[in-house]
Amino acid sequence: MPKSGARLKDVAELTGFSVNTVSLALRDSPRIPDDTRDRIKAAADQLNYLPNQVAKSLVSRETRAIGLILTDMQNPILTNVAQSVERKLAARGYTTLFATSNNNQEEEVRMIDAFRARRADGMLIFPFRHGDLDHIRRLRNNNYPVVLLVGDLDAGIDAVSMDERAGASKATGHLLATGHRRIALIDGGSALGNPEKMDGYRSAHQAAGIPVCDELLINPAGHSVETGYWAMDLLVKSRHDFSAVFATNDSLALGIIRYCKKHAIKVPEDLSVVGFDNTEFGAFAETALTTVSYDVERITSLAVDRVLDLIAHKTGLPDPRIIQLEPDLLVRESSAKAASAQ
Amino acid sequence: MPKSGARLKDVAELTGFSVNTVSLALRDSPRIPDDTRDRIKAAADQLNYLPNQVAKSLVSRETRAIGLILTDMQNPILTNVAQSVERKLAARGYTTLFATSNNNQEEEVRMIDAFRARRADGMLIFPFRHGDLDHIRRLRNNNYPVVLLVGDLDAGIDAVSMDERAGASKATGHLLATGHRRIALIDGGSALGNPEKMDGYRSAHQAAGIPVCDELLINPAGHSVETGYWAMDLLVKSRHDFSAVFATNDSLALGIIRYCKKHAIKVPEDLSVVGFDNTEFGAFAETALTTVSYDVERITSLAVDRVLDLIAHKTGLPDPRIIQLEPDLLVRESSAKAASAQ
DNA sequence: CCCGGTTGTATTAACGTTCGCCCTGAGACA
DNA sequence: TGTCTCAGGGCGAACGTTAATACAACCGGG
Repeated sequence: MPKSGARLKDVAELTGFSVNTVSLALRDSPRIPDDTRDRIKAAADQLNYLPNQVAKSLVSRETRAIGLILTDMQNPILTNVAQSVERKLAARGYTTLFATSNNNQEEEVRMIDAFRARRADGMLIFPFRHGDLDHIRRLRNNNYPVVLLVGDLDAGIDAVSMDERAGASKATGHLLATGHRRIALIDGGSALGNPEKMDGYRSAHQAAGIPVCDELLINPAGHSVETGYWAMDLLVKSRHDFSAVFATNDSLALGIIRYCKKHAIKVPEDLSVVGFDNTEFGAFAETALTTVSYDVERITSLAVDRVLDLIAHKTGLPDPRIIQLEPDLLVRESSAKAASAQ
Repeated sequence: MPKSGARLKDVAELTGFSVNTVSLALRDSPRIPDDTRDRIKAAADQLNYLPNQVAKSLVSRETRAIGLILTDMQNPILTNVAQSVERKLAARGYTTLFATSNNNQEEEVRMIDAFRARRADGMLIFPFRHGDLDHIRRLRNNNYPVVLLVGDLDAGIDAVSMDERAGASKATGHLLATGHRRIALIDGGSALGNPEKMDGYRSAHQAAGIPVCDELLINPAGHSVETGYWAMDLLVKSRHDFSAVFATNDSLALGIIRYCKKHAIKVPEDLSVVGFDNTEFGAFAETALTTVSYDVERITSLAVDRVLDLIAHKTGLPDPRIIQLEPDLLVRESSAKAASAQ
């Protein structure tokens, strides 16, 4: 801490009151007469006094800080969530501590411990592996307020999220309904233990009575636009037939469209492309992206409310509540009827 | 703080040693014999002890936390910077406190105070108004380590940034050199007191001996893709002639291209578009964007080094150092020779 | 056998706040 | 005059840690 600035003690010495009186005055205690309060406040201003939140936290045993753990900040939807969370927390007087696990389980654990050491009052987490939550459950069992931002219905941990399974199912269903029969899936999640979107993809096929072809399941080497581009390259070079691609986020989908442009594949005439998350870059892409909505405002609003609510429960956490929001399919320009169905 | 977990005292009681011995042992003091140390560490593990960083900060007078203030998290280049800063700081044992000013001077001041109250050891700031830095200079004069992420050569504050003026000049110069004579500028910065890019635009014109037409200067209502779209709408409806547009960030440029697509303006045949920042979304856009580079890695690396360096100066800050990196122009598909010059 | 130096551990005070309780003086009231 | 009440304010402890110092036991050397 740089030259720590003025302390209560300094204000006390300047005004001649005791530290205690100064503290009370600055917090507008009714026990302090108006003119005393005004004199003290004037002195505090003069010294540019700012209460030391560290000392305050030590005695009050709360930091008014919430940890937010993201898997990655390249994904615009995550940064939108981060911004929204930060603003909502700031409005309630909380600071956001923020870390990225960089899609790495060990980092995630390390970050959680770092926040715990800093005594963050609670945490909001995008877990890296949705199915591997023991470390987080342990937190909760220790009475630590945690809210996940992906839903695992039986993890026993509070969560607020979009229903990714339903969203993927809707997206796939849309393609099937428009006559596509061989739909590639570009999904980095399932290999990492996050099967929700692939589940939705499969269930839509099943509901339509159409088999899934495993050779159309591609695992990109990441979640970025560029990895989408190269995943498409892989897919095309595998020489399997397909008329549509469902990518599990908008960035991947945009990379796919870029690939198509470079290789003279027309979207949507030759190939339909569907993304996920409804980012601005997809909505205003040259070929506007068909995608699945992500309700940033509602998610963050519910999640922030929930974690603050958990914090307010001084004596033991209530039973976990899992909220899954139903996403909408947004049909735009990147998908169309299959040629064979026209 | 949720049920605060085990304290030094608890470990002490469990092992029979004093609090002080436990503290020493856990920090591997040479004064503690090996078997004592091991017994104490085992007990600490058993209790799931984690040192209370709040108490530690109070006595050590350092928090090992750095505040990062962004203007806005929708801009991918800022989130890239944020991620990079966070990772570099984490590697050095620092936590990132993070806030967005949401392009609002009052918020910026509020956030700075919040970080100051939390005794962040230093701050990295993207100031909202590059020319209005009194509140930040005051910090520095108070011996607070601050590094700006935009460069103001004579603010008297440390800074690391791209040379935006030079970048804008290169971009404009490229358009002029390829025969464009009426180049629109879509720039939200100059109206807010950040004139660097417009300065570069003007100086390139001057160097080429070509006058700037004020009717081609458009102020978009933000920095997003959508605001780029609507700024273009405004520009087109103004019915002035132009053959190129320089937008001050990639998002705006992408919005412009979307507009063109929808209104049958061919890019680059009918219109050249140049962006700024070199985001992935521009690089892999359907029409790959000509843009100006932003060296995230170098900027964050220099900025983090610098702020840590300032923190290490216990006795007074050294003279400010301003580093401006020279950006490169990346010519891609969205710009081409002016039709009249072909 | 005493002295000085190790070695291992304990005691105490700080860091800047807040909280609970106590003290003092003045006026009200019997 | 003595007692009570209340307003205004002070004192000391606590939060969990670290740093400085103190102490106690042991050891070897003269």
